[in-house]
Amino acid sequence: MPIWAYDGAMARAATTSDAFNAIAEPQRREILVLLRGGERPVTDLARDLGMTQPQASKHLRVLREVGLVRVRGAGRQRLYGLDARGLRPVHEWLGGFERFWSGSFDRLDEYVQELKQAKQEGPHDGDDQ
Amino acid sequence: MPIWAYDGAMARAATTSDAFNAIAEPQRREILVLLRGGERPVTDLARDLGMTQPQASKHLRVLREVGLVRVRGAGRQRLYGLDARGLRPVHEWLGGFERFWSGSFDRLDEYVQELKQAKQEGPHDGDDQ
DNA sequence: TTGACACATGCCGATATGGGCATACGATGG
DNA sequence: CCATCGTATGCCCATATCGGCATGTGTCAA
Repeated sequence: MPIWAYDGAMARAATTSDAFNAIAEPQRREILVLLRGGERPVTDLARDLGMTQPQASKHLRVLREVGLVRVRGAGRQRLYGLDARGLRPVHEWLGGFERFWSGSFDRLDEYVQELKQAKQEGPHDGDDQ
Repeated sequence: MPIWAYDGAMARAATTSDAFNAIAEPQRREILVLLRGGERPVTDLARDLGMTQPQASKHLRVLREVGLVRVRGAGRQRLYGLDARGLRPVHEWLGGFERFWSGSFDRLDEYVQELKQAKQEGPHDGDDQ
């Protein structure tokens, strides 16, 4: 069966599919944080994060595939550097929820009601709870 | 062998472990977005997102376990509401990278160098590339 | 050229995911 | 009390993940 014709059970979205998935991994996040301090070779990162070199390489591969990291060959080393541009959309998506956590949670519903009223929009349904 | 004594190969972090993992799922993100418009019952969400009811329930379960969503029984319906507080830490973590995407990427390294110089920090290694 | 060093990759194993489907559960209405 | 609606769960499957380990690849030094 050709894989491309198969639309049945798919497991989980690939971790390399997007930044959201890439940063879901704690170790990968730590790598990104470290990289904020400048380019570093694989072994360096592995040591600092207490993981094996292959592990570091694999995580870096993922980060590279989603474009959060770039590589630069420096002699026999491979310097990994941060490319945070891919994090921006994620940050912005989360920003869309900012007003929902800045207000008191208990009054969230009221707030939503206010919004609805103010914008006079409620296109998709007629439910009036 | 007792499972609890096993520290060998562990697959991936549970999707219910934290908000980072919870929002890694596109459908789950869509649910959160919808919920921004106010409380909604499961079936409603499922219909709007074009997924089956069990699926919606499962995703909502995950979101509930990480505290991004709360439930309220309303008659024989279960109204799901957004609780975005858990998104705040994520947003803040990403905020730590803001300055890395606002500047020109090509000058990122220089920028990092400036930072290093300015803060006079470079404690962990002696590599001087 | 050979050896050493820095990484990348391949393979195996255990896990948990997400989808489909059937069904159990809980509350309401008749 | 029973039928029904609205949800939650359980089970099966295929997948891909992440960890460990061994090994392949590329670069520099002697």
